[in-house]
Amino acid sequence: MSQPSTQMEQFRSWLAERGLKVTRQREAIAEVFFGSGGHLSLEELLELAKEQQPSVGYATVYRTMKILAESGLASEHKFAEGNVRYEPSVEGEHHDHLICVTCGKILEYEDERVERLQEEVARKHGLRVVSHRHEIYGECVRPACPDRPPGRHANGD
Amino acid sequence: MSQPSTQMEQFRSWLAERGLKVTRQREAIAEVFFGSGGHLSLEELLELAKEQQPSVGYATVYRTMKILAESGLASEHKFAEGNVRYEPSVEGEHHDHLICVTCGKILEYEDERVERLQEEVARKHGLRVVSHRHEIYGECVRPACPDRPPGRHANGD
DNA sequence: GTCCGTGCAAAACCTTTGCACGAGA
DNA sequence: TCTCGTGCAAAGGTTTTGCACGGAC
Repeated sequence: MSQPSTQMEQFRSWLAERGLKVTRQREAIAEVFFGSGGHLSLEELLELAKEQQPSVGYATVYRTMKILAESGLASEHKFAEGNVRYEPSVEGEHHDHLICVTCGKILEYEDERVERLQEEVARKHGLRVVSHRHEIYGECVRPACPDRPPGRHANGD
Repeated sequence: MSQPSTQMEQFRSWLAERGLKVTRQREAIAEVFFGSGGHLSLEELLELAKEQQPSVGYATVYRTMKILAESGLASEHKFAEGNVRYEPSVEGEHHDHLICVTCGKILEYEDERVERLQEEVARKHGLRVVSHRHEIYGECVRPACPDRPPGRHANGD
């Protein structure tokens, strides 16, 4: 129940239920997506997918990720840098992000107290919470997340 | 000491200190910016600035807002919708946002408890907080923020 | 007078879409 | 077979920049 293949099966089922087709491209893209740590941009997904299916094009990655998002198996997230990133999502689960400004690494966390506080804040302002976005940007202070240069671009500016 | 003109004076000083010029355009843009409630897009700022200085162009608004951001008098904020919005910022002050998904209105709030919690979360993960972004999206449940359709586009899709 | 600033328009960047061919069911 | 999916390339939308003229100091 915790194997990555389960997500693939869910994806295939979801496609089948809607009369959509399971293609090599969709499988390649979904596989690299579920197999990765998440938080990948379309470009990164394209690169990875190409390793399995060199013929994959950007548009297909784009459309497949939209489908995955629609199916609930992926969630889109627009970080401060700008472009959209995707991460696998599990029904009912939620997390926010902690981004290391030193190495660019994205961590996840979940804190119910923050969730509760924002409910309260929203109520105070006459709103009912629909969704939220909470990102903490920080600097690594431990060797656990060392001085690795940002891995977003392979070019050393 | 709490008049909007103070911000204008700060802006003029900041320009002068760096050998930059105080132009009609920069003044017009800064005035409408400080005079507004904030959270304006470049396009909105352009429209407002044009009322004072019809000759103002988009590029100048763009560049002036970059300058204001650099000076610390404005802060850029990229909400989920995509484009960048600017809001006046006061040194040392901080707030987060509450966005009404019904009418598009953007409210501000400040909650020290949330700030403290995120410090704690970051520490737990070995990071020192540099900045953060917290946006709560919600639906109006009070007449205070009524059923006005989104004012982002004047076209009614 | 000098240099910075401006406006226009084009470039850059990412996302989204149209179209004709190819593949899955 | 028949429809859906794909890849290419072009369109869209926003941000960013180059250039020649005009204005601030």
